[in-house]
Formats: sequence, structure tokens, C-alpha cells
Amino acid sequence: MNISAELIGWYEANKRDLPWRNTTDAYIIWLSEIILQQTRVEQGLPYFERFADKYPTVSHFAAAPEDDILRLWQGLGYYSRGRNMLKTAQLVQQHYNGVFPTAYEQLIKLKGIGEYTAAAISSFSANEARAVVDGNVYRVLARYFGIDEPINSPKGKKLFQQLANEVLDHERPAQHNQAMMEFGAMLCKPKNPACGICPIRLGCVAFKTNATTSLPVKLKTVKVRKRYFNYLLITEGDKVLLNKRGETDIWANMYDLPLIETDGTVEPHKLFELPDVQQIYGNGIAIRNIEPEIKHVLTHQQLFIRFIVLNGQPEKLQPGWFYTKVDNLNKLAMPKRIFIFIKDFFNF
DNA sequence: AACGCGGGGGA
DNA sequence: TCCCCAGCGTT
Repeated sequence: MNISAELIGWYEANKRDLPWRNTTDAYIIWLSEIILQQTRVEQGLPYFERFADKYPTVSHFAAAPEDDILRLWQGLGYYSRGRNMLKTAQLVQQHYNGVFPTAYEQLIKLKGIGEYTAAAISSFSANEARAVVDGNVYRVLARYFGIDEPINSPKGKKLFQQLANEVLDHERPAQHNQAMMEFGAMLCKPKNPACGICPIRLGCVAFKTNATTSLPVKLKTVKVRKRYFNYLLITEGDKVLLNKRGETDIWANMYDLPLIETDGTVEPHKLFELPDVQQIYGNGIAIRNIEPEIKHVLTHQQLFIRFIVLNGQPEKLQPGWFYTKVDNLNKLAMPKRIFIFIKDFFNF
């Protein structure tokens, strides 16, 4: 018995009774599918009830003012779904005479309907043999077949769609799709999957190799953080004030200059009015020169670096700060941009 | 190919 | 906190 037959069997015995499962009305199914995009069933359910109640047909929906749609959508998030629904409802009213299409090739052209939703509506409303691939399906397939290709890479998306197509029960596409998703949501969950009662665990690669926690693989979206570094050049005779960096941040244990990091909203000439800065540097300090800002790009940080040359010395040396002779700078590991600035400044 | 778009729930 | 949720449109 293949995975699909097993899961359909499990589904029929364990499925939740959800209102959109009791109809083949493409409009109602569309309504539910849009609401459920990136949204848990429990969260979307009351919204579905309110929409289906207020707008029983696509003609009702198409006649609604956008304000009403968005008001009813309030609190559900991703509000472009609501706006796109209205456009689509109006188009269906005009071009399809108020009859919601059920064919994948027609659905995919509508605003707010992508591959997943087109496959869902066409299979649920007309038993068209289209395999859905949503977050649940990615997870079930990745675990069962032990695939570590990232699900959000272009290659991975293509691979999982193909695999979903191969697994699809062409005789029962609607049941198959429902089963895959219900199984992923109820049993093959992201965390703590219920492998103990899983009907397909004996064929599951992730179960057999104890890899459920590491599958599916998802590429991290490297979030780039913007940081604003004001580096201070402070000298005393032939010495310059340096800082040895800590363990945790970028450039760990390397050397740089005394640093004032801000959120980017502080004008450089006002830095020394900040209370905590004032406390360290006191009043015997004056700005001699402010260099133009340099953008320094790291893998997950963008640094906006500004060098400020000062006259005078700070009142309190902070941990890690020390004066050293300019001759000594070549021996210390420093971030390149900082080294270059100091080198140019002292012309060595 | 990468990013913005929301709010909620679970670990 | 971070991750994920019946994804899609834009750039």
C-alpha cells in the first residue's frame, strides 16, 4: 500500500469536521483557501463563518464595498488577501457571469490565487488531479522520503512539487490533498510529531533515522541588521587609544577604537550630549573632525561607520581600552576599514 | 531570487 | 525569543 492510500485511510477515520469540507462550491472553497493562507485553521474558522454568512455567493462578495471587506477581515492579517479577493470576485462576476471557475488553468490567472490555491480549489471543487504543496505537504514529504533539499530554494520547490505529483492519487485527488494536509497539521507536526501513532512510520526515513527534528530543511532568510558605529580617534602624544573587543559581537577579540553605537538617529556632533557618553568622556573632549560615513557590508549586518577625530582624552577608561604607540598597530588584528583609517591618519 | 506582508500560538 | 501557519505579489 502506498503512502497516499494509508493517509486517506487515516484521514477518513480522523478528520476534523470543517465547514468547507462539506461542499464542492468553488466560491466557498476559494473563500476558505484564501483565509487559510499562512493562517491556522482555528484562527481562520470564525472569519470564514462570518464571510460565508454575509456573502453567500460570489455575486454578494463582488457587490461589497472594499471598506466592508477589510472591516470583516480586521485582525486576520495579510490584508492584501482581502483586497485581491474583491478584485477577483468582481472579475468572476463580470467575465464568468458569477460562476466561480474550477479549472486550474483559469484559477491560476486570478488575483490572489497561486499554485497552491489553484490546485486546492480545482481538486476540491472538481476533482482535478492537481497536487497541493503547502507547508504541511513539504514537511510530510521531506520526512517520509528523507529529503534535505531546502523547501524554500527554487530547486527544492520544484523537487517537492514533482514529488507531490508522483505521490498524488489520481483517482481521489480531493481526498488525497485533504489527507496530506490534515496529516501534516494533526500528526506530522513541526514540533513533537506523533510518530508513535503514525500509520506510515515504518516507511518513513526520518522516523527510521531519527531525523524528524532536522527535516524539513529551510533556508534561513538572513536578516540584515543595520548598525551605526561612531569610532573615536583619541591620541595622547605618540599614542592612540584602542579597544580590545569582547567575545560575543562581530570581530570578536580583535582590536578597534572606542566606539559609540547608536540607533542611527543621533547626529554625530551631538553624540557627546548623550548622558551615558557624557559620563565616560566628561568635558575635556572636543571634536576636531568628522569623517564621511562609510558603509561596510557583512553577511548579516550593514555597518554605517563614521570616524570622529577628537582633541583631549576621556575621563574614565573603559574595560578593554588602552593606549598604545602607533608603531605597535601593525602587530594588532584590526578590522580592515579601521586599520586603513588609522594608517592613513598617521601616514605610516 | 529576495522581500514585504500580520497576527497568533507553541516550544 | 524563534518558528510556523492550507502563500502570494512585487521588484
